[in-house]
Amino acid sequence: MLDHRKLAEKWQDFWKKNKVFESDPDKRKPFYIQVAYPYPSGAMHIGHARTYTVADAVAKYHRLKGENALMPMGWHVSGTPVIAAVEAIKNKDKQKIKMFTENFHIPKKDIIKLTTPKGFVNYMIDEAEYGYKKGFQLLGLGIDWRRELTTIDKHYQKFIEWQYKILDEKGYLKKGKYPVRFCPSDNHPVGDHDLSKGEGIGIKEYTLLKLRLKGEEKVFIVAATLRPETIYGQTNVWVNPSVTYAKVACGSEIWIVSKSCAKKLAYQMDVQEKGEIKAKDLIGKMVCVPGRKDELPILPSPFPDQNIATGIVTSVPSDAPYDYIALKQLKDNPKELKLYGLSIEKINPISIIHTGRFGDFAAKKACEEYNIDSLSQKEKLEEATAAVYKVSFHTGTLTKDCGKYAGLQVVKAKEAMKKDLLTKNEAALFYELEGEVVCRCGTTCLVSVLDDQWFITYSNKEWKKESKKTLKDTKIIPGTLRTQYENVFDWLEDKPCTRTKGLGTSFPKDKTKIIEPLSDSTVYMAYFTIAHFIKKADDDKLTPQVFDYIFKNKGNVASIAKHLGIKELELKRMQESFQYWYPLGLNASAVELIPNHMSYSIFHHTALFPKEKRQQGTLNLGMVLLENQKMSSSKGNVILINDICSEIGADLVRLFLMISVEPWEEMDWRQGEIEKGQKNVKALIETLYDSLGAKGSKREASQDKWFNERFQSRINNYHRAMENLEVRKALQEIVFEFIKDLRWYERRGASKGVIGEIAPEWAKLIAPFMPHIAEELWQKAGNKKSVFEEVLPNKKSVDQNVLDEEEAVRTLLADIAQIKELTKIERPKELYIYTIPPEKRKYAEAALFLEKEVGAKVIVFDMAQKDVYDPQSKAKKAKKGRPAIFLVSG
RNA sequence: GCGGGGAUGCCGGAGUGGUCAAACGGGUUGGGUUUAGGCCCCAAUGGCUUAGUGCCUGCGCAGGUUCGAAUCCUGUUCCCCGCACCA
Repeated sequence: MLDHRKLAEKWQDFWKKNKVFESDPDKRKPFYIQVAYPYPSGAMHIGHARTYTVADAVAKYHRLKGENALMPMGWHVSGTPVIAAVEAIKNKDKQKIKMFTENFHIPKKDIIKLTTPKGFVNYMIDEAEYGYKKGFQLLGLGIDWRRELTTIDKHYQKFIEWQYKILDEKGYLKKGKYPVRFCPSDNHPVGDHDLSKGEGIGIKEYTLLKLRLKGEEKVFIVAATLRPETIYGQTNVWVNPSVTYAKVACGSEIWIVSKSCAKKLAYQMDVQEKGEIKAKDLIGKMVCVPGRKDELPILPSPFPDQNIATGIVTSVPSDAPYDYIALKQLKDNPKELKLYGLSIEKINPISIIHTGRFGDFAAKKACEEYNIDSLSQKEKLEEATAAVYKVSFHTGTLTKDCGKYAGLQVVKAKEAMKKDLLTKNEAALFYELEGEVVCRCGTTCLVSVLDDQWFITYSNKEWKKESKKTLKDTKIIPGTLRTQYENVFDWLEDKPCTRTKGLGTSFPKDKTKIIEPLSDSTVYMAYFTIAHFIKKADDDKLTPQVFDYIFKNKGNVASIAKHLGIKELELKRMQESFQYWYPLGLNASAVELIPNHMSYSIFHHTALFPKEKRQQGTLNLGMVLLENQKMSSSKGNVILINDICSEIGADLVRLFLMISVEPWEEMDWRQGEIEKGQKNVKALIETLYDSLGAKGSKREASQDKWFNERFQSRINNYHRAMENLEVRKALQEIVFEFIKDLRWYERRGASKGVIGEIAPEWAKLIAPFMPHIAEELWQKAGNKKSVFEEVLPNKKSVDQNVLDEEEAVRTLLADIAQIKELTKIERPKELYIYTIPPEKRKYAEAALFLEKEVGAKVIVFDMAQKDVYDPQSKAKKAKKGRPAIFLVSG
């Protein structure tokens, strides 16, 4: 038995010594594949492994097709996770330390090495037994390690700075406001990992309508709405009579909002609290409404919640169920009306939106449908509100009473009206969390608006248009995902690209900020083409001119080389290297990265490089489930690469990661099935391995011809599948299908020599997937060079007749079995076969085999013969490819 | 809510207008081999029918297009992924 583990080590050493996977420009066609470099903060499991293994197999396949394949690897350490982990370890966070020692198998004595960011990063990359680098090596990935880098290497950072300089020159960077979740106690934005409660809770945007109090120049009642498109339907304003509101100064204006709103507002704009005012003092007063001539009264209702938005609601009884019911309830309450001296019988809903299902007075209709007649039916009111919103947002159009917006669809009117109100300074934006969010420090979070946030303007029309062109020329694998890419490209807006903390490159236009992690990993593939050369240069001297020369062929080589202090030849070599390897052949990453990393890559390549130097394809990989469950290292349901490799060997791990579903599909790793699958594959390999010595002794029986032809047809199918990266299909051909062929061949009487001839060819085919076994078979067959310096057997036409003849024997056998079953003849004594004349030869040839299989004496006639023994007149049933059969019981 | 993908036998999954629905893997049942077990090999695995045949049913649900639909269209239910600063 072959020891798969020893095999792996042996050949990995061989490859390293012989630099098999170090790729330099030469005469061959280049194939450059890049997999998104990993964030090395934990142990590597089969889910991570899949992405890299598939990419590796694709690279190796191209190499074996005679191309020059390149797969470099680096480490993405930008962002906050390293810092957070280091902090936690320094603070002796027991849970975190336990995670590192138990789940990631880091020896306790090494924990001390994880207490600085640099130490953490270095340890995780180079020392961690269960880390990615070790995992890549265990799996036998063909990585060109000379090009290794991390995203905090000085040289790399210079490249990022160059990239941002170009983006800036193109006008693709802009500064602006941006709402973020914020912890007031830490005085810092919070991400999901900073929270103890409220992960994934988003930010809602309210439009604040500034309604000037009649008789006052600068005092505004500030009502909040999620539906700015309904302003033409306003009939009044609601305040909660039991509440005391706050007065805040906003510039020269005084705004009236709830007290809790005043506090939140301070994080979003420049305001100061300036006293308070009782709701009772507002009720009955009139406000002036932007865009309208008439004035509206302030009315009391118990429903406005002072903890939501401004605590003041603008009333649109035509389209808001709450407002409709509140108005109805107030009308039916003469006591309350008398108390404030109000007369409101003239106030009625104004039709402003034609909705589909709910007609022109959606709130009324909805309240009837949901049986609502009181503000106390809160749940139903929420339901009705949601239903009305859904219907009117998608199907509604504004009525003729909506001024210049009349006839517009709600979808469009909403944004237009909001924008107009904001430009006229009649409204402001206010952000509120969708639910409760609590920071790890225990403080309740709120929304803050940053005003020095930098953005990459993916909304830029020209850039978007050009990027869409690039996308059109990019091969998307699988093709079904193209629509998703197209939608993402349409939907991409300006993306905040700076952060206040974390590892990474400083943002050139504001050195106090760090470039956000996803934004420093967009075109690094280009950098890899020169990474090993540029390491030799002094990082201080890596000015933008250097990169302009390498990537854009700008400037004077001699003077740039002199400035850099390297030979002109070396600098030229970098440029040639980029020219040779680019465009990027395939960018590979997980499917869920399509909305960011994969799309950004296309945008940035478009911004930086000319059409012919962008990227040719994307490979989008599906996720891995374990026994139909999401893997989670903290919950312990993971399979770590080290464990599974030492259990079944790297080659089998690789095989099972690729043979069960296509790369882009979701994969379910089932330990039970894998254990069972192993034995067949191992047996196949043993058979091939054993036959190697018998190589050379040829035999030409019909089954031998069949086996050879069959193998060739497997090769053809394999190539056909691999052309579309249907890795699973290709593997099924040369593994499971091939096993089946081999079984039949053995049943039929196999020649070891024939198998021995095929084995080295098979080794080449399997090499991309099971490289160690392949190399073992290949070199055991007497070859001295690596199998990866070979070229795969080609497609060739197969002799269909040979295949058909064997198929006929198979069918015959099945027919006999069926007849045996039906006639209950368990042990037939004689088997007569009547063929049509031209087919007698092939059945006669198989007679010995049939005798062995059926256990009866076999007599083959051709039906036209004179001396046919045919007591039951079966012979006349003989057809082409289907001889007649007569069984005689024993 | 928005965008993308999906629903096929006991299970995982092939199959994208007809010629074969269920390849391939697994499970179950029966048989062979074996001292026995395992490995291995063979067969069966929706229903009826038959000396190796033929038919019916069937691809989430309901309609439609077509001579013909798992496949195309419409509606519907359910499931999965992503939704932005998070790597």
